[in-house]
Order: sequence, then structure tokens, then C-alpha cells
Amino acid sequence: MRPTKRDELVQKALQAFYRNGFHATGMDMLVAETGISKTSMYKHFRTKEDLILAVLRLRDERFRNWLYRRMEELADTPRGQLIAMFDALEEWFGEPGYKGCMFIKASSEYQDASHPIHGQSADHKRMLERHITALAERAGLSDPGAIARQLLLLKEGAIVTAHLGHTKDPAQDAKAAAIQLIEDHSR
Amino acid sequence: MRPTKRDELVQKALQAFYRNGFHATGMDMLVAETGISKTSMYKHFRTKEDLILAVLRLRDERFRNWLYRRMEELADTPRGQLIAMFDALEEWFGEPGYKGCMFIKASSEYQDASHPIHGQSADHKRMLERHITALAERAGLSDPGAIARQLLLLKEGAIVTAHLGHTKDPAQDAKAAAIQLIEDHSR
DNA sequence: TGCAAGAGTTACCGATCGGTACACTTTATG
DNA sequence: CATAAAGTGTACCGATCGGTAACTCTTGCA
Repeated sequence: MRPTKRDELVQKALQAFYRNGFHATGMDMLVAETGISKTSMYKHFRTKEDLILAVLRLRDERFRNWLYRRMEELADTPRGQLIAMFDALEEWFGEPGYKGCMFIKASSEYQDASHPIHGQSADHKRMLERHITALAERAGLSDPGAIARQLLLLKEGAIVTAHLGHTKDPAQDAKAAAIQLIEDHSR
Repeated sequence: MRPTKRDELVQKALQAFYRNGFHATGMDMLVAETGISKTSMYKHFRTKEDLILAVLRLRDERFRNWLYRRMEELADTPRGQLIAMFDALEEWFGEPGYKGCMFIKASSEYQDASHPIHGQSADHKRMLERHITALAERAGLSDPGAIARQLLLLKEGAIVTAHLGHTKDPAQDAKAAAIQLIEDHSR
């Protein structure tokens, strides 16, 4: 009963979409790369769009789990964890196949605010914001919502800049800025 | 001798690509939207990619001209202009057809660092960085390169967040952060 | 007036797109 | 062992993809 093949499909489709983009990755390429027949794919997902939505759900789960865990491993105070977010990002930027944020890409290719893919990407960012805001509260910062939004702006900016310039430098630039902003919200 | 038709094509293609994305906009759609025959297009541009590169050149020129001019109109000191960048961004975010940054989109759809479209997008960001760095110098800020990079991270973050959340709020969040960062670099 | 260059029209190319029909084989379970 | 669910292979669909050939129409200028 365990949906092994389905999970395998979603996972491999994730890699293909991340590497090639959504429109540029055809279902036939997915067949070639996953080794799963097109007939099977269309038994699990009615359309390509449905598959993409499943891919984004998996990505959301994995990315948030990874980031939150890494932040906790790198620091043990809420305040330290907020700053450690940028060290975690630096690790990500340095990975060989780094190609930016999948949700930014998704919302770039499916721009209509009403499109489910765009909406799901926005959900991901909202969940991140909630987590960071909670952390800012526990760190005792003044106006936790505002500082959380600012840190996330630095995060998104670093993600796209690291991708465009293919360098991980933006992580430390963002970290330096984050430290100053947190400092100013500390009393 | 004036290349009227060619310019018209590039300009209308810019709108179409910005609205629909690059892969999602076919040459036939361009024919329908511009009223220019496909034969004519292919006399001016050898490939779709060449057309996209011309579109990005136009976008770069227009966007930087607009941003620099707006910053100068909104403030008359270098320091004020740096901060005014985020007010200019807010105006942009509030425009009806706002769909994020064309160069981020382009580098999302053409991810390979070696791809000309990716490279040209990176050029745009580099030119922005040079301008902002020079402004930071004239503002007398310590470490102008670092503060410029940080401000641009806030800018990129605000651009994608405004697009994803279809709200212009990130502009003021970024502005508040920018003011603090500039403050800390002032002595 | 003649004529070349630019633009348009129409029809077409092979390849690929997302998606389906159908018959076949594998696999897990009662 | 039977059976049904799950997966595969192959061939196909109409539409669209980026790009081209051949021919006509317009326009500016010597």
C-alpha cells in the first residue's frame, strides 16, 4: 500500500524541475530521467500541473525541515538561530547544483496570483515568516513581525543574488546586515 | 533608415515576455500581439534567443534610467537618494501590471551560468551595484561596497516578496531596514 | 520611372508539447 | 492460486513549438 513509485516520481521530478525549470521540462524528459512510464505518471497525477504542485509540497517540507534543523544545530539561542539562518544559507549556496529558490522560480513561471502554483509558493513564504516571527518573539526582540520581515527580505535577496552571481558571498553580506538589524531591535 | 519596426517589435515583445514569461510566450503569440509578421521578426533576429537578448537590453536601459531618475527626483543628497530607492520601488510595486524583476525571471528560466541570457541578467545587477556603490561613496558611508551590497539585497528581496505576496508592503520594510543600516555606516 | 529593400502573407517543416488508448506484465494479498 | 491493483510499452492524438521558403505588396529614392 505504500506509494513507493509515486514518491519516487515526485522526488525525481523535483530534481528535474529544479535543474531545468518547469516549462522547459517536458513529460517525455521526465519519463527519460525517472525511468517511470508516462502511463504511470498520469495514473498518479491528472495533469502536469498536479505533479508540480506535489513537487512543491515535497520541496516545502524538505526545505523548511532542513533550514529549521540547521538553524538549531548551529546555535542554541533564538537570537543566535536567527543569525545562523544565514550560515545555513551559505552552505546551501555552496552546494554544487545550487539554482536558487524553487518557489521564486515557480512564481516566475506561473505569475498569475490566482494560479495554484503561485499561491502555493506564497504559502511557503508565509510559513517561513510565521516561524521566523515566532523566533524573533522568543529572542525578545522589539516588533518581532517587522524584524522577521526584514530578515526574510535579506534572505530572499541573498538567494537570488547568489544564484545570479553564482557566488555564496551574499550570505555573509546578509548576515552582517542581519546582525545590525537584530542589534537595533534588542532593546 | 530609422529602425521603427524593429524597435516596435522589441518594445511589444518586452511587454509580452514580462506578462507571460519567456518559455510560455511563443513566436506565434508574438505575431498575434505585435501585429508584426514572423518573417519580419526573423529578418531582424536570427533566433528567439536573440530577440530576448534585445528585449533585456531595452529593459536594462529603461529600468536603470527610471530608477536613477526617480531617486534623484525624490531626494537631493546621496544619502537621501539611497533611501529614496525604496520609495521608488514602492511606486513600481503598486503599478497594475507589476510582475517582479524581468532579470530574475530570465535567470530563473535560463539557469545555466554560461547562458547568454543569464549572463546579461547578471550584467544588469552588476551595473546597479556599481551605481549604488558610487552613491554610497558620495554619501560618505564607511565601506561603501558593503553597504551597497546590503541595500541591494534588501531591494532584490523586496522585489520578489512584493511579487509573491502581491503587496507593496515589502518596500517600506526594506526602507526601514535600509535606514538603520545606513545609520550604522555613517560614522 | 525604375528598382531595391523592407514588410507582409500563406503555407509549410520536423520536433516536441501535454495527454490518452490499449494491451500487456508484474506484484501484493486474500 | 486467483485476482485485482499497479506498472509498463508502444503507438498515437491534435496543438503548438521555433524556424523557413516562396511570393507579393509597399515605400523611398536615384
